[in-house]
Amino acid sequence: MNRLRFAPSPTGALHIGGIRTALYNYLLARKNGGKFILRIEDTDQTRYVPGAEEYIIRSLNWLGLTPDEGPVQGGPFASYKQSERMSIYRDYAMKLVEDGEAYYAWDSTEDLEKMRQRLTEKGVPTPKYDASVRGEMKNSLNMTSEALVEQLEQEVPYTIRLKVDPGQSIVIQDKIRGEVIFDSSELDDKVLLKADGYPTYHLANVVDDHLMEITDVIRGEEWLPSTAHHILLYRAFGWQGTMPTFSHLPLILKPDGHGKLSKRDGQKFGFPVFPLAWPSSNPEESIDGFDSYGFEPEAVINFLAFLGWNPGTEQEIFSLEELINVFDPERIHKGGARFDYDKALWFNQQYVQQMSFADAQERLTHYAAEEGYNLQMADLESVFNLLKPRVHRLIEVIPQGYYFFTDALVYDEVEIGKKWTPEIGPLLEKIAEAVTAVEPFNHEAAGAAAKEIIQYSGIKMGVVMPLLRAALTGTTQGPDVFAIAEVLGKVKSVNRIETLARR
RNA sequence: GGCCCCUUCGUCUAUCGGUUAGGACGGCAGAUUUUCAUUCUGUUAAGAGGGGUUCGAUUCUCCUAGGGGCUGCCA
Repeated sequence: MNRLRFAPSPTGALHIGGIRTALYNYLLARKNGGKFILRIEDTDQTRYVPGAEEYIIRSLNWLGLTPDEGPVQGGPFASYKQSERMSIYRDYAMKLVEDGEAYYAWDSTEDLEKMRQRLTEKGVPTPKYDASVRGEMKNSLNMTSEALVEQLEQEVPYTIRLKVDPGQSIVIQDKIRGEVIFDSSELDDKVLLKADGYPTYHLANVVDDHLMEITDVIRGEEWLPSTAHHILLYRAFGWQGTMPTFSHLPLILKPDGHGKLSKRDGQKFGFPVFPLAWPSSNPEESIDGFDSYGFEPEAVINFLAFLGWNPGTEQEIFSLEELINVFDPERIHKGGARFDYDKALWFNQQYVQQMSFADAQERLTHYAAEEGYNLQMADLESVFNLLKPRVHRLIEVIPQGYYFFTDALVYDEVEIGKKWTPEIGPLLEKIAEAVTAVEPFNHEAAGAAAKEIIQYSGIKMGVVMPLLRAALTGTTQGPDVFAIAEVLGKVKSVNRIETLARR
């Protein structure tokens, strides 16, 4: 049975790149009857953002990617928060030191700065803390055991660094990219344990993946370079026999193709990059999400699944269940994919068209209330059915059909002015009169009655119809005029026609 | 700069040596619609460049170019 984890850092809202990573992990776990695990990698005190962990959990739930094990569900390998596993990492780091695979270091930020500068001046292409310089630094490798004991007794905070032996080649078998080879001479002696006692990503991630019996690591491409370090760690611990497989996902790029999509791009390009909105007391810091834009979670999933992957058939609409069946990690693309908001809208439209009123009712009610509209004024189901084919997002139904929820029409004066002539007023009166006589009142009958009057008047259909529409809705575009009239009801329709006629 | 990854229509992608290089989004045109939207039909548009390998390369390989990632006591 395979075990996959999604391991975000609670440093803020999770953007869709992270969501896609979670999705692929989820899909592969479900496909093979395995487990999907959420692990919170909160090892950076300085970047911790309150509420971020809860946000991640809510986002996954909204999308239907509920973990089998995690901070909420618990599980056999709890805790699933790295900040609650501190002693574990320390113990493993110490084990590495004892085995000679790692060492203590007391270099200050300034020391490191100076070292890098010195190497740069010497023309070293990649200045780094490695075998070539560690002999000159303040670390336990350069101390007698007596000096080390003495240093340790002073309790000066230290880091623990991985001792990377140069000259070995490290082969990564990536499921997406094939063999990727690094030379350990290019690698630095990575910090494993920070001076504040927290582990770095590299240590915590490898230790937890091992302890939690993770079988497959699916993560973003930004991790590919450091995978070499991770493999060295597996070797140092003697865990190479149970090392997980690695799959490094292509990145999601900005719409203009320059760089990976970042959190601020939503603001910049005018579309959501987060699953859920992140409200803030300061409106300028509030950010929108696919939810607040009115997207269906199923559509977001579907869209994201296709960013860098496809089933090889021409079917594009897949439920989460269907994706589980058809998902094949071997079909993941290698190149980065640009975020295309139009395509996202199209996916969402497909889902909206499939919605029943029962699916939509609660949210429509909510949207209408937010706009301050009176839901008693119209039959919401009729409004939904009338407007559904015209929208990409459910949230558009309310503003598009605003005239069903208020009598305060906003007239499109420009268009009305263009068509208006003195004969129009009396004609509208006549139409109102004819429509009043229609019984039962429905769009066919009302339409027939009105059209008869118009034809008899000799005024062009193309002039009267837009004005009739304006009378009912204020606007000159929208669904069939008489279909609107039917939903509005006879009394209100007649009233509105007379109102415009007598202006 | 160094290391690594990537490269098919504007965008997402199919093709696993032989195809009129297919689909979707977008765009354009037409039909439907009294309007707008929807829907339908049609259409537009691609293998970065150059060497190899091969009877034959989009497909394998090399070089170049371009893009991206990493290069922190961040993840």
